[in-house]
Amino acid sequence: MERIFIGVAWPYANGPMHLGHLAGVYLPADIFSRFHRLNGNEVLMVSGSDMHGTPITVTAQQQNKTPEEVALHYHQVHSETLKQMGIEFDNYTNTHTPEHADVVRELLGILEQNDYITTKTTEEPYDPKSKHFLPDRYVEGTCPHCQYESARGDQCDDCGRTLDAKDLINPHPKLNPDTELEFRETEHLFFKLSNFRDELLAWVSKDKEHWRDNVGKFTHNWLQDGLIDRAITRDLDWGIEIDKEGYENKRIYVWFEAVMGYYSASRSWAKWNGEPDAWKKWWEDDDARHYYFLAKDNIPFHTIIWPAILMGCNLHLPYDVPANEYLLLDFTQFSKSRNHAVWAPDYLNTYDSEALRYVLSAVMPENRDSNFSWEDYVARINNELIGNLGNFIHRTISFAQKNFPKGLHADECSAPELRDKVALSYSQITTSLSACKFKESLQTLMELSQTGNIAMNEMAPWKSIKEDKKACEADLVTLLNVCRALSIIMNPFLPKSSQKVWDYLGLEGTVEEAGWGAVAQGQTDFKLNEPLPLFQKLNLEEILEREMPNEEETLPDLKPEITFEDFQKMDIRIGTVVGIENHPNADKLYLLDVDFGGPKRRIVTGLKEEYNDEELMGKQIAVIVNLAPAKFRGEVSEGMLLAAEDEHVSTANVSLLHPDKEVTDGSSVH
RNA sequence: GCCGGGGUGGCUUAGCCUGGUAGAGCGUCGGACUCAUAAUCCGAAGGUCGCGGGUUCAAACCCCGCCCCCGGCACCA
Repeated sequence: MERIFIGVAWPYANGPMHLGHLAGVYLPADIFSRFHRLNGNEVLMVSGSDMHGTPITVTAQQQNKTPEEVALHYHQVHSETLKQMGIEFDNYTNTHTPEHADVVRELLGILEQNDYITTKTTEEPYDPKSKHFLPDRYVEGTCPHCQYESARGDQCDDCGRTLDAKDLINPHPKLNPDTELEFRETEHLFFKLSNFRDELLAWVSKDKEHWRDNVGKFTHNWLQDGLIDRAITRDLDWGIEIDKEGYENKRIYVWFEAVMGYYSASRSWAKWNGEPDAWKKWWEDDDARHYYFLAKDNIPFHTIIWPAILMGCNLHLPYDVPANEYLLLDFTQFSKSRNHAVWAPDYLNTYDSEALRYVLSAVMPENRDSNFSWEDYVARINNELIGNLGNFIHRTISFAQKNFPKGLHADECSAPELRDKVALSYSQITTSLSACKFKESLQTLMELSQTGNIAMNEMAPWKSIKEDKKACEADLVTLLNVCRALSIIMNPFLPKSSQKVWDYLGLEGTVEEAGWGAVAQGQTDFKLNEPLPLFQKLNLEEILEREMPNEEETLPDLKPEITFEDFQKMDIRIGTVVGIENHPNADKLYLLDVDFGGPKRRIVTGLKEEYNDEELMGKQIAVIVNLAPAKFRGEVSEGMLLAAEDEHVSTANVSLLHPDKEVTDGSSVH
């Protein structure tokens, strides 16, 4: 028996999950945990909703709610999605619980004791009007190096130097430019991440052959670049409070606190189950193996930051971090702002969770980005899940049940080669599932089912039933044993269907009770129940009609209404492009000279990927000419040209506004 | 420009670390069967493995150079 801890990345409670989250993170974790549980190993699988952080406060403001309301709402949504998908945790909690907060403060205390925490007092920009400390990038002022007037607090766009907001001459809040900016002293806690560099390097370099390539490379690169100590507190209201004098108005930074959820969730699981020490079996037993399931954007948090914290607290380090790449939707990334997504709650309102589990397992982005499309979804359900697997099970059980309603018996297996195939598939899948190779496991499963179909065609029980009923019965028992094996093997992928098959086969109890090892045992007797088809055929046209129109009731991201006076402030003119240069210091930027009927303006613009010189030269375009000049990597832009951006396509999506008929240069637009 | 990933039959892809006749599924074409959700099974056509060079008896795989695509960053206000 092994002890397996499974930590699953915490979904952010700021919007529903989409299919990419399920395919890349939650489904593989669930398959893995079901496999190990079935195999008799002791599994603890935890996750929860990540409730803190600035984006949630922004959403709350927009919706006129409190951050807590927003976070709790999406926590509910996530919980429901996971439940409907059949993804089972020992503890699915969230980071806004007293238990989590206590554990975070406890770990912080340990790190402090071990001298991994420092304080640093700095003078930070403070906006007296909004009564908030400001992030550096929300501060503007004059660059001390090049005198550029609109340098940001973190970096000067003109000379490219990184800055501190304090260096700026005449700094002011970007959002309240008329307000005088103050610098107030504020103290923050820092985690000495840099202390762990050598230890981390040693750790990731030793016995990590089982890690996926991309995970190892990513991590090594990060470590090569060096680690900096990072602030773990911020001046904010929403988040975990710090038990320390002077920190009443500060909260713990999410990046530091959310990963601790793996540990706190383990402890609260034990507590809520009435066995307060049960978590220790996973966290204090050296032989326990810790797996973390997540997507590639989360790698550094789980291979560097979290391990550093764990080292600092003397806790168990990860054994494997099988991070996935991204699942794309029609070859483009899922995007919340563009509403380019299939949202899990929407999907589950209309379609079957098991069908989705199958398809997402088949296209899981294990080694590279992979693609989801409705066409592929329908094809895989109809051809593979139903045509191959569902059909084999259904034709076998229904034929046997109809012809032998009182039961079947055979003393020995009528086709040893088929029994051997079962054994081989079983051992292959055991190996590949242990190694987190889920796609491969599913393929082997489907091969076995196909082998069943082939065998049944050769045995042709519909013939032998008329000629040699005894032989027919023996063949059917052999085939039913393949179904029985499939029922067990498919359990991690399709738990609900797995149990249905088990029941149709008239077997006792549950698949979970029988266990993974039960595949090896054949049965000589079956008393079947009348089966129903396991999955429903889908119609592509219907689905496309429902899923593709994607029409919005209202314009998405509609900005607040403005008055006509507001509009009149803009001076938009038509001009002709008379000169084009490449920006000397930026790949994507052009320097355009635009003629407005005599006067010329220099415009810096990022059209390089959309238009070449020839297409632009001589073209009439619309330009806002009274926009305050701005510098882009050292070049002044005296206006902004107007262009449409098509957010529904991935490439070549910018289109210049161009007058329908030729007009005199300098004509105004209203 | 920098960092990472990728480019394999019409489509989706496995293989690449650990060189040795390029596999699968879908689609297409022909056939068989009829227990099964017009399901299944057999057979066929279809690939200069992005381009060029190198190492090797042998390269999809290792090395060098280049091209293209995706993502992140610099940043496109």
